[in-house]
Amino acid sequence: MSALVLFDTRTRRKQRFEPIEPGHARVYSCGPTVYAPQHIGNLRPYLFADLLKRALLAEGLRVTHVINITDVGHLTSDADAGEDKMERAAAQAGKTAAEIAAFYTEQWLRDRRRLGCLEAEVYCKATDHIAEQIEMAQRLEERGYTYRIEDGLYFDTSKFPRYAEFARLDLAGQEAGARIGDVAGKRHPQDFALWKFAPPGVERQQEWDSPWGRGFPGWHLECSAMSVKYLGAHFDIHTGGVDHIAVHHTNEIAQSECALGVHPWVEVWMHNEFLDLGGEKLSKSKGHTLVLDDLVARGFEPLVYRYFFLQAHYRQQQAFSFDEMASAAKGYRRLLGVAVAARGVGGEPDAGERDAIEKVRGEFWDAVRDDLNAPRAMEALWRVARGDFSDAAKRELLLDFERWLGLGLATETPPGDAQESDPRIDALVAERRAARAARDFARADAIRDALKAEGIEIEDTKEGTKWRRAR
RNA sequence: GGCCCGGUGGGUGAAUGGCUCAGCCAGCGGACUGCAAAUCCGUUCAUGCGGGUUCGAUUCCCGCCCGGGCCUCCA
Repeated sequence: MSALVLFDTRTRRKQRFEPIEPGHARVYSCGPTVYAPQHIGNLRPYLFADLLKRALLAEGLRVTHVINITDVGHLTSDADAGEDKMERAAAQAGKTAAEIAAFYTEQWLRDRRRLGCLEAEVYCKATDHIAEQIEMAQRLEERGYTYRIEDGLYFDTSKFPRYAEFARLDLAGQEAGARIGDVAGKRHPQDFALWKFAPPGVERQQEWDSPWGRGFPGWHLECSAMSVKYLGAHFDIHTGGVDHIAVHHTNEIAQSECALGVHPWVEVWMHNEFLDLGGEKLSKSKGHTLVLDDLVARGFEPLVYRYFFLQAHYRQQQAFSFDEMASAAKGYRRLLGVAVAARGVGGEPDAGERDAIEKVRGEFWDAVRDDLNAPRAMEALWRVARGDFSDAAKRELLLDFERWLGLGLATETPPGDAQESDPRIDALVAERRAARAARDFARADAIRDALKAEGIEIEDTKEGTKWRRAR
């Protein structure tokens, strides 16, 4: 049996995972910013984090998983200036920032659940942890890592020699041509705000008092403050999308290591690559991003998206298209068919089957332990589903694999199996049945063709004729 | 401009310094079916281009081209 190995962004290597505290893994995942819906690409980090959590659990570890919810303060520009997205979304919707945040938080939590993600032990909101953020900024100030300008309190990145290390930044190259002028007084382009002063004359819904004046926290601070609060000054794993490496996580590390005097602050950094939405990024209605409900509206159950996700490795970009969703739906449906059949039988596999069972079980979990290699695990899964195993063996293995897959193999029935009811269609189906009984196949086929033309598919089974709407 | 991923069959997507380069979907053939559908079985098709290292490269190195992403610049 192999050991759990995870790819660490800091060292750019796969490393054997050993929790700092034996038997207990502490994980922090960068969560959503809740001023807009999370599109299906935004969901990938949570699917990935879920695979990580399930892998840790499968190792027999206790897992404390913390996910933050950013309900304040991101600016429209990635510079330190610009309009605040949360405030803007609120203004546009005629609601308060808190209402907007609550709405999108709920939507995100619901999507997570529908995708089969295990709940986090802690969901923490930035606005509930202003005091912790101020405290960390104060620590940094006391230790001489900050400077104050008209705009706010800034972190002086030149005081942190390791600043460029994590993301392997070329600061000299970046600085050479950079204009520092976005925010007057910034000493280095990569310096970032710890606390921003409320702009004079602007009515903000989200501002707080601080030792430096009324304002709001810089947007990297929340993750440092909250992760440390819930997981301690030195914890195991921090996850997020690759887009966070260069700026957000680099800044988190700078703040945290300087404020806490630790290194490394986090043992393993893990980042998921992006979903390539290609031309599907925007659906017809302009500006509307593709969300999970859009897939559902097209007839794809949320777990089909999970199945789709499992077909690629989390560190590879994955190409999204509706054709691929349809293909995933097909595979998922077949897989569930096998699972449903297998879990209906009792008994134990024959002793003679034991070797084959343990071999494929090992292949599955070895793939999981090798940096969460889902495609390889799926390969083993299909060897079980399609292979010569007895139903008892299939049941045992599928239920075992389900602990990591989260595909509903123990509970779900194939999508589209539930028989709909529609008086007109039911009548046509009945008429066709009568025609077939009378061996009037011309009439029977005509009815089938007519239904097919309006997107209704007919399936004759031992239990009778079923129909369903085609995707 | 800097940095980071990647270019494998019709689609997607694993793996690998040599042994028949996974799996899923599609296609094709077969079973089943009145015919289909669904399901099952079988099966065709692939390593972007040019150099280098090597006995041997899809795999390692360099260059090029192409796609995606992050940051910056410009506007």
